[in-house]
Parts: sequence; structure tokens; C-alpha cells
Amino acid sequence: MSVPVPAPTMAKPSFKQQMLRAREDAIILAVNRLLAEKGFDAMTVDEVAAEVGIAKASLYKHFPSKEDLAAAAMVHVMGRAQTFVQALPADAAPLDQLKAVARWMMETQLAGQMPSLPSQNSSLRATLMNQSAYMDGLMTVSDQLGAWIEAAQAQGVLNPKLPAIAVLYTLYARACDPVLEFLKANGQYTDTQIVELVLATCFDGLGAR
Amino acid sequence: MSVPVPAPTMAKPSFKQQMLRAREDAIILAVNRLLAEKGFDAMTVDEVAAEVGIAKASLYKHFPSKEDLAAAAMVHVMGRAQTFVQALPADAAPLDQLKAVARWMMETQLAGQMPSLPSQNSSLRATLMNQSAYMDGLMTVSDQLGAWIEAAQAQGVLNPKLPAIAVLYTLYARACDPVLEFLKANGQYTDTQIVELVLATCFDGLGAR
DNA sequence: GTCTATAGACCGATAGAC
DNA sequence: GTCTATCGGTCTATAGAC
Repeated sequence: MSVPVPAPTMAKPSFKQQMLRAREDAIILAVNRLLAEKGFDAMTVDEVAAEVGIAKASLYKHFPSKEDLAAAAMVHVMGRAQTFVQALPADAAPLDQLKAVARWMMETQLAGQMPSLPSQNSSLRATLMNQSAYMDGLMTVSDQLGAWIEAAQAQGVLNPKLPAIAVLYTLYARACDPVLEFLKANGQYTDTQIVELVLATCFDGLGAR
Repeated sequence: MSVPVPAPTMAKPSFKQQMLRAREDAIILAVNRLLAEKGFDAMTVDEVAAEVGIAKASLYKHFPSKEDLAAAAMVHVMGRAQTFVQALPADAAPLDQLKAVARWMMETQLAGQMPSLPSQNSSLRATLMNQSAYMDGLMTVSDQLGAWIEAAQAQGVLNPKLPAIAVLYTLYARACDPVLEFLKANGQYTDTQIVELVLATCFDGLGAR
């Protein structure tokens, strides 16, 4: 005689698993914030634990090293970036799509939610490059941006003389543009004004039109 | 009976003083290089001593702390910047002066001679702000750049809608623009091409003209 | 009663200071 | 060349859920 048995592979997440997942999210959020605020080197693992409100040892149950903590935060923002890019209206002009992405990066940075890592740190680089979720997201986003860049250049609204790769890097660099923080510290502009100001200098340049 | 005595205040530097001065220059050069290569946090004092070829204790005879080492390097580049700005032909167009300064900053960065400090580090900030040589140089350069910015805007060759402070910050940001290192790592452009590329995007923008 | 997660002490290495 | 502080990472005793 057979009795119904829940299929193990389809079991809905247990309460415990949900808790673990929720805590992992909290950890990533805290790391994201601290990474944006003080950078990788200045961020200590003890700080992260304190911010989340758990013991340091518990952190290491989730992430095997500080590098993996940072990598998880990068995966998280990359996911958000991918979501943002995919949610853009497909029928908008390519140039507007690029501006929207640049705007999103700057807003994220001003909101203190853009983790920024030292690009020289090699162990960190290695950890990140092993995160396929990050690399996949980066490739997907870059491909989409690349397509928009070429389309905008074909339309003649983006300078066709600029190599697409240079345009791409210039857009990515908005995620860590120090001008934003300088203008914010200066105090006489709102976040919105700062974003529009830097967006204008990025696409229209400093020179008169 | 009186004998000739060298006046202490006018005495030419003794040999020992010259040696000290020379070594101090060597230290600053090494710090400058290491600071440009790996940043403040990753640079260790032992490395500096090893690079100069002196004992760590000797370093502390010259500079009381790691922060002061970094500050000395910043004073040094600020002096070089001041020299460069003052050596520009006084009769050139203001816009060209600004471009020349931006170009110099980018060339200096690409040459690995632009020390770059974490702007969040408060003890470092405090040490730097106490260095009047640095603050004076920064003020002098900023005043000169500000004058050129306003002149260029009055001539209508620089976008008059942009606040001068935003233009100034945008120029300063070229000293640590990550696009340079990205393009360099990319490998398909010479340093000169990279500088001209980024200079063009900075002044002309990404959009078509 | 068993099992797991936690808190917090602890260790080793490294780097700044003198 | 030594001292000390800090930080990444580990270990163990305990509390609490089931």
C-alpha cells in the first residue's frame, strides 16, 4: 500500500530555510551599504556582523571569506542593474536608454548603494570573476549597452568617431564618479540637480554647443 | 681680535643637509610611485623603506607617520601642478589652458605618477588640510582654473549654463578617471590616443556634435 | 535528548609606531 | 628589531528549538 509522500526535490522551503535566506539578504544589504560608504579595505567583518546584528561566526556560515561577502554584494547590484535594464521600455530611443542607465548608476551611487571595490586587489578580482552570476550579468548588460551604443551611433546622435568600448567604459565610470560626491559635499545642489548636471556634462561635454 | 665667522642664517646648506634633502626627495618619489600604483591602504611603510633602500626607522626620522608620507607626496604633485599651470603661455585661449591642464593630469596618471588617496579617510584628510603648502597650491591652482573657466564661458566656448564649480570638479576628476586604466588594460590604444579620446569625451561629450 | 546556531573568546599574521 | 593594535578567520561552550 502506498501513501502520498512529498517529493523531496519539490519541497517548499522550510521555515528555517526562509530564515536563512532572509538573513542572507540582510547581510548583503549591510555589506552593500558599508562597501559604498567606506570601501573594501576599510570595511571590517566585525562591522558587518554588528550591522546585521549577528555573530561573526554566523557570517562565515553563509560566506567563506570577506572577498565572498564583497562578491555577493557585487552580484546583488549587478542583478539590480540587469533588472533595471530589462525593465526599460523596448521602444525608446537608444540614446535615451543609455542616459537612463547612466542616471540609474549615479542615483544608486548618491543613495549610498553602489559598492565600489579597489580594482587593483587581485584576490578580490579572482573571487569576482569566479562568480558566474556576476560575470553573466556583466556580459548581458554590456551586450545590451553595446547594442544601444551602436544603434545611437548609426542614428548619428552619438559621436560615431568614439570607439564603442570607450563609450561603454565612460558610462560604467559614472558608477564611481567622484564629481558626484564633491558636488554633494559642496552642498548647494540637490541630488537630482547633481545627477542632471553630471549627465549633461557626460553627454554634451563641457564645451558650448 | 676677530675672525671671519659664517653667518648662521645665510650659511649654505651643509653636506649633511644636502644628503638629508636628497634622501627626502627619494622618499617622496617612491611614495608617489607606490601611492599611484596601489593606493594608500595597500601601500606599506616597509615597502617604501625597501623601495628607497633605507631602514624603516630612518623613514620615521623624516616623516612622523604614514599619513605624513602620503601628504608629502600630495604636496609634491601639487607643486608640480602649480609649476605646470604657471608655465603655460599667458596669452593662450582660456579653453586651451583648461584642456592643457586636463591633459597633464591624465598623462600624469597614465605615467603612474598621480598619487590617489581615499577621500573618505578622515585622518588622512586632516593631515592634508594641515599642510599649508598643499592647501595654498590647491587654492592657487583652483583660482587660476576658475578664472579660465569664467573667461571661457564669457567667450561662449564653454557651456555657460554649467556652474564653474562643477566644471572645476570635472577637470580635477580627470586625475583619477578609471576610464584611462580600463582603456589601457584593453590594450588597443596608445597612451596618447587614450588621453585624446578621454579629453574629447570630456569637452565634447558622448553625443554627436 | 539531540542537534544546530550563536556569542564571544581566541589565534596568527601583519603593519604601524618608536 | 621590538611592541602593540587590529583584523581576518576559527573554536568551543551554551542556549534554545524540535
